Amino acid sequence: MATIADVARHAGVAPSTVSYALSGKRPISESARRRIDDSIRTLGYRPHAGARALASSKSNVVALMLPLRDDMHVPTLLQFATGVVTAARGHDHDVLLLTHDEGGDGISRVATGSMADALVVMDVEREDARIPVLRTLDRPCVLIGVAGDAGELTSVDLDFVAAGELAVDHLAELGHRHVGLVGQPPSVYSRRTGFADRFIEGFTAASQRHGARVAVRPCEFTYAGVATAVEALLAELPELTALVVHNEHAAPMLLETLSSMGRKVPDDISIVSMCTDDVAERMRVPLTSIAIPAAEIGSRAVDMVMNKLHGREAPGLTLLPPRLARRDSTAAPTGR
Amino acid sequence: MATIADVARHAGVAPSTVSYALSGKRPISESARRRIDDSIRTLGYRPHAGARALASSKSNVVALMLPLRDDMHVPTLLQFATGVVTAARGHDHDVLLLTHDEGGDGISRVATGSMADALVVMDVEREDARIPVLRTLDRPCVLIGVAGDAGELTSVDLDFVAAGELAVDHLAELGHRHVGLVGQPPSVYSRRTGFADRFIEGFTAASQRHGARVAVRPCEFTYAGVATAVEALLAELPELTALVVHNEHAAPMLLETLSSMGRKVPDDISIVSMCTDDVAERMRVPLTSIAIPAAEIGSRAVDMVMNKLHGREAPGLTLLPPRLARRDSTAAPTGR
DNA sequence: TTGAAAGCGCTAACAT
DNA sequence: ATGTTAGCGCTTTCAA
Repeated sequence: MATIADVARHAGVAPSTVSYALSGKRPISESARRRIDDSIRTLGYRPHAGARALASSKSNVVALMLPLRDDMHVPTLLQFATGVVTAARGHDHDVLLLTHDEGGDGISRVATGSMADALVVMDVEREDARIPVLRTLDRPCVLIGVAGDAGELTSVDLDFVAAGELAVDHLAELGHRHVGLVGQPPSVYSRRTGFADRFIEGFTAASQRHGARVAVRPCEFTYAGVATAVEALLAELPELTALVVHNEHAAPMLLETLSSMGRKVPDDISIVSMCTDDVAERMRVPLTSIAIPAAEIGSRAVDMVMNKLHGREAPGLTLLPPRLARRDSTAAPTGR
Repeated sequence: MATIADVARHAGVAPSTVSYALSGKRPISESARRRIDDSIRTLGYRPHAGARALASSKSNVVALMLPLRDDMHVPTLLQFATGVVTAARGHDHDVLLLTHDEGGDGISRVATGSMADALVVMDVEREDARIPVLRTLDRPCVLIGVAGDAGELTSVDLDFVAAGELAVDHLAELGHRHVGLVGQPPSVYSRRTGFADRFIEGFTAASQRHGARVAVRPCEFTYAGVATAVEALLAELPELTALVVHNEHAAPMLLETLSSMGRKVPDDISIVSMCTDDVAERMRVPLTSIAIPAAEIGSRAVDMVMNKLHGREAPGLTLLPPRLARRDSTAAPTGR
């Protein structure tokens, strides 16, 4: 393996000149630069990451801590990760993957051990044991999601309150006055991750504004769970003409359940679904949907953490606005 | 940040003694060890990863290169990743995440730059541009999947040939003689990733052995695609009584399609599905299935690459045996 | 059982 | 515009 000294010798310059040529931190003459580039190429030189980290106290690595729970929507999770990796590479950083269950220990191992010089942490809960750890760190971090007691920790997320409102606004504009919400599994609410509650908050607020009557039910990822939720909603709101689904797994099951109950979408029941566009488009009835811009959130998180790394100020909380894509599952309610 | 020198001073020993206490590479007196442990704790000392990598030429990092294509089954992908991360932590390694599209450059950056001292690469295709790169590396790597020209590169995978056979064996034992295969999307076959072809290979071989008549159709992840595939299979094999589905996304759609065609599962048509157990269990009719043991494959890959790292020999190709879980979607064909 | 000291390969003052 | 050099924090020989 060639070292910077080999390159310097080969190019007839000092090691520092090679270093500066690489970093661009000081001007290099055209001729020197050419010789250096050549030498690098012919020797197949790559800087040793560890040596570099030691000398510069920068690892050029950002740690990404992901939940690998089975009540999460995995494709969305991977979109976050993709956004993070892509943005990180754009900032010339690599990504170290940590799992949620490594907890605060994992975070401090990676941070204190100088493996990573910045952190992106997903799915932080209220009262999360990792928050105190994150606070004591000398390294910048950004949370994806809105932690209850995040204090001045920086975070990015979709504006789930606005998403809940947007769903109801759309339905209300179409004339719906009785709307049910098929929610996340109970475990998600009891974890108090926040996003699910925030969605309900927006949903409820908008309903009141529109004078619509609403009901809310959590929902498991099973046909039985979906059927139970739908029945409960109908029992509570017999005149229900629209459903909002905040549950990516349940959406296809919901469509099937409604069809087996003889309710047509959107003729009898309109549906607005929180899900990725490709899921919405693949459904038997393409769903009007609000997507979680997961890749964008991931890359924003990295941009923000890089800003902090470079001493620039980053906003405390960034909420991305939701966008609704109108498809075939929503229509005006038919007169009764 | 405390250094090893700080710890040594605080404990009244030489830095090297601290180092040896940490690595266990030479005996340390009980008293010294106790003092060192204390000092480490009170100073909150963590070895600097870069310094360690520089001095020892070991990064204690394994790179994981994942495909982030949208024709893959994402939950399965994440299970691979989880298996890799868990096993890596068990070997005291961290995981650096690379995406497929970084290609050979990404691999050599990470390897030649000494960021990672071992690599796990998923979803290598026949004629993959990364294989020559992998070959020239001084670092051990293990492929997940079976590359066509992998030569003496080490790889692990499910034995997809055996899986294809197992599916047919099960159906043949029940008495089925006319079996259709609903396959992966065409793009998967044209990429020649191998696993899909190997499944067909086993499927076909077993069918011949049992004297069963078969037909095969690729299948997109859409209702239209599923309907087309099913119709084509029925046209080719009018007496069809069983389907094998090698397509996790299509499985739920298939069930719905059959039901809308008035064909009952398993009374009219039996189904064996390649999919994770929780998907199989959540279906309206719980599916008899063969799971890809993704987490296990991931952790085996890491175990193997660690073996190589320690100079131990690793097998060229490891194929894990498939296991079939009998559920409610298969039964003997009803007499006609 | 322990210490002293020479690097590992790079960066960044400090010189010129 | 470029060279010299002193570390960065650790591991590991060599010596005791």
